Amino acid sequence: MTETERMRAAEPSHVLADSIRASGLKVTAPRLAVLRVLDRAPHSTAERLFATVRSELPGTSLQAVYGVLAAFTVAGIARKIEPAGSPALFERRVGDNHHHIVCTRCRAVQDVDCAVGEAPCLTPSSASGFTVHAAEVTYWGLCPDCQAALVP
Amino acid sequence: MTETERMRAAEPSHVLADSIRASGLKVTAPRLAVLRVLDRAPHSTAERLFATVRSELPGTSLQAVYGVLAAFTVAGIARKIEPAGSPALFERRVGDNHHHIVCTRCRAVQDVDCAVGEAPCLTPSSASGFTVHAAEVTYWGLCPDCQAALVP
DNA sequence: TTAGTTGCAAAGGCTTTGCACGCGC
DNA sequence: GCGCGTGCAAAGCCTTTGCAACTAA
Repeated sequence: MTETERMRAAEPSHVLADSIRASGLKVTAPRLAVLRVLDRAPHSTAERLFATVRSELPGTSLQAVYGVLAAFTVAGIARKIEPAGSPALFERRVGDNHHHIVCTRCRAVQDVDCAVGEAPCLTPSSASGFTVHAAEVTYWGLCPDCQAALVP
Repeated sequence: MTETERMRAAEPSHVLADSIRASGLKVTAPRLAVLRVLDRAPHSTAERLFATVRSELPGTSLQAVYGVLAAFTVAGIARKIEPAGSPALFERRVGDNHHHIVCTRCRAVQDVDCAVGEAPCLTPSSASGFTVHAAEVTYWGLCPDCQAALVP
């Protein structure tokens, strides 16, 4: 996986603005700020994003962040992840169907490529009349740090 | 799959009691009631279980139901399902690794056998240092009723 | 202009917690 | 009798909602 891509500098504002505009949303300062922060820190909670956004744009409220995230999610430029037992996390949508692995101890989250080739999960062996539109896979385990911490 | 097993009459109390005892928990009236109701109505919310339990055992409190369910979950005789955006559901644990399909419209939940043979999900293509202990697959779609309701 | 957004405040749903009484073992 | 479970009440967390002021297009 391209480390360079991962370490890329933050996207310039006009690119972010274009993403927002392209999805049919108005470009506002809070939206730019949220998208920028989300770009730098994926898998963040609303509260966490709010903290950082507020430091860049002091007037912003937590509810505004929730509103922005909801709009992004509907518009398809962000994705909401809701691991059982944790507050919701958000990430910029990458289009690919990847899943997530959650550390049961520290709640760290990491992207995981789909185990099987395409969208394997989309064809459950027996859907008994249901129409399947999406499949979501969550892996549970221990991150490297917590593994180390538990074997002292 | 054995339809007969699925249509079996409710398990007699002493069998339920044995399940509870076998898992190292004390047998109490609320626990028996919750387990019995859970047996008859899987994929129920705490609130829903509470309603039915209360009708059989009027003194029971909602918090007690939550307590019982938490104990069952830890003891391994019940399983907690937390579909994003819905209250938690509970089911008696069947040991097999099956997953769930959730109707995005009416929130109905149904069991689905694992798409792949064994525990496919347990070997994500790249766990990057994580130790995977469990995998949870949630399918999203429309149940037969809601499909019909949307094509009038 | 005008529809879409934000700020502020408050409420809401679901779940957990604290403490005293009571019951299973 | 001992200790786990329960009832009751209250708080907690995360999130959504309502309404007025504002601003991007």
